[in-house]
This record gives sequence, C-alpha cells and structure tokens, in this order.
Amino acid sequence: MLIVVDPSSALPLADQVADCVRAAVARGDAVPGDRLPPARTVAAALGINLHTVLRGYQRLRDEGLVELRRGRSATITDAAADWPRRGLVEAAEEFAAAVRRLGVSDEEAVDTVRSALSSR
Amino acid sequence: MLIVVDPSSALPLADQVADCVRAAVARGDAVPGDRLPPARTVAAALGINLHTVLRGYQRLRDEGLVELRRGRSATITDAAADWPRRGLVEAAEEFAAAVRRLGVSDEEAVDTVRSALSSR
DNA sequence: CCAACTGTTTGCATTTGACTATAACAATGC
DNA sequence: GCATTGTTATAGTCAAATGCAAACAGTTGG
Repeated sequence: MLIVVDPSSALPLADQVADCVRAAVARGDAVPGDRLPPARTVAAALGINLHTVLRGYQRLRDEGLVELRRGRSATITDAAADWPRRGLVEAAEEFAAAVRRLGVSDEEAVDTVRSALSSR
Repeated sequence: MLIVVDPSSALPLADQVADCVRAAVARGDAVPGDRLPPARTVAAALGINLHTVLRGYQRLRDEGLVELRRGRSATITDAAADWPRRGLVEAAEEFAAAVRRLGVSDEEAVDTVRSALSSR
C-alpha cells in the first residue's frame, strides 16, 4: 500500500491520500479485508497532519470503500469489490455531460474516446 | 447572451461566469465577432463584484476564446469557432485517464460511454 | 485485567484562495 | 472632449484546508 502526496498540488492533501487508496483498490492492490496503515503512521511518514489523513480515510468511508473502527485502522469493505465499475460509470457520465454541454454528436464523441484510448 | 450564477454552488463565481459563455459558444449562441456584455453591467445585474466577472472573462481570454480590450468589452475570437472540438478532446482525454487508472478494458470503457450517452 | 494501539472529538492558530469594496489609471469609440 | 470599459492597486472579509495539541473511547494482544 503506497501512499504519496504532493504538497505543491492544487488538490487537497486529504483528497490525494484518498486517491492513492482508490488507485490501489482499482489495481487490485488492495482487496476486501485488507487494512490501511494507521493514520498516525501515514501522517508521520508523509510529514502531514493526523487530521488530514483521517479526513481522507473518512471520505473513503463515506464512499463505502473502507470501514473505520478505533483500534483497527481502516478495513477495505466487501463493497469495494465492484468499485472499479462504479468509478467507470461515474467517469463516463461526466464525459457524457461534457458531450451534451458541447453539443457534439454521439458518434463523434465515441470516436474521440477511441482516439484518446488508443493514443496511450 | 444569458449569464447566471448560483452563489450557493461550490464552483467559484468566476468559473460559473466563464462556463455560461463557453456554453453559449458551444450552442452557437455566440459566434466570432460577438461581444460579451461589459463586466460592470454583468456585475451589477448578478449582484457580484466587478473583479469576479473580469476574472471569469480573463480565464476565457487565457483559453483563447475571447479578446479583451479597454473600451470594447470582450469579443469572441475566430479561434472560438473550433472550441467545441477542443473541449471534446479534452474531456475524452480525462475519461481515458480514468479508464487507465481503473484498469478496465477499452471495450468496456466504450460500452459504458455509449450507455451513459444513450441514457440522456 | 492491563497496556499499547488507534480512531474520535475538541479547540485554536495559520495559511491560502475567493470574493468584496474603493479608487485611480489608460485605451477605445463617439 | 468625454463617457465607456478593461487594467491595476490596495485592503478587508470569509471559508476551507491544514497544522498543532490534548483528551477521550473502542480494540487488540499479552
């Protein structure tokens, strides 16, 4: 479980912490039942505040990705198993909203997505 | 040219102003050569500060969507003509980044986009 | 049972960004 | 010349993010 942050980024540190965990889940690097490192440990390792790490953890809890309990850190939930799909749907809906806002055709939108996907 | 803002939104007011103009361009409601209403007029009409409106206008200038000159407000540039395409490419790249981050297949990604597009 | 561990909560200080409020300044257009 | 309008400057308010410190309450393992 690798957690890194960039203090110079515009993205809040707590969000960066949460993003690292989400990425680990998406990669299958963290599976249901796994525990995240204690917040105090992460805070000390990254040189940031306990509150900041916990706020990131709590955001993950609000998403149903982890369960928080005193004395046992954060545990990846069973519901996290289908998290990649939920994330994909969310991203697709954001893209669809942009497509509608820009007023382009569905065909052109799909073509552009194919192009963006193949250029990686 | 309709510009509205929602003070209770989390999105900064300046961004909301810029979004309204982008949407007008996307709809073809604003074409190259058109002028935006003077910042002071918009500020008074919306009950917000002159600076806030101008910051939104300047953001549009940074994107090459409008040209700002004293005494003549903001003018939609010729470069704004292909703005919808640029926006589409940008949105598609964001989606592609999410797809890669989530580690799903290209086929599944395209299918999900189709689904999101058709549900509107 | 006890002690260490760990999330929870509280309170306050600091920093940063967004927004507001005025005011003066400098091109533009009539 | 003069009204219009973007530009710049200065300063104040406000909320969010972050940091610091301390006490509190389940959890775990010996």
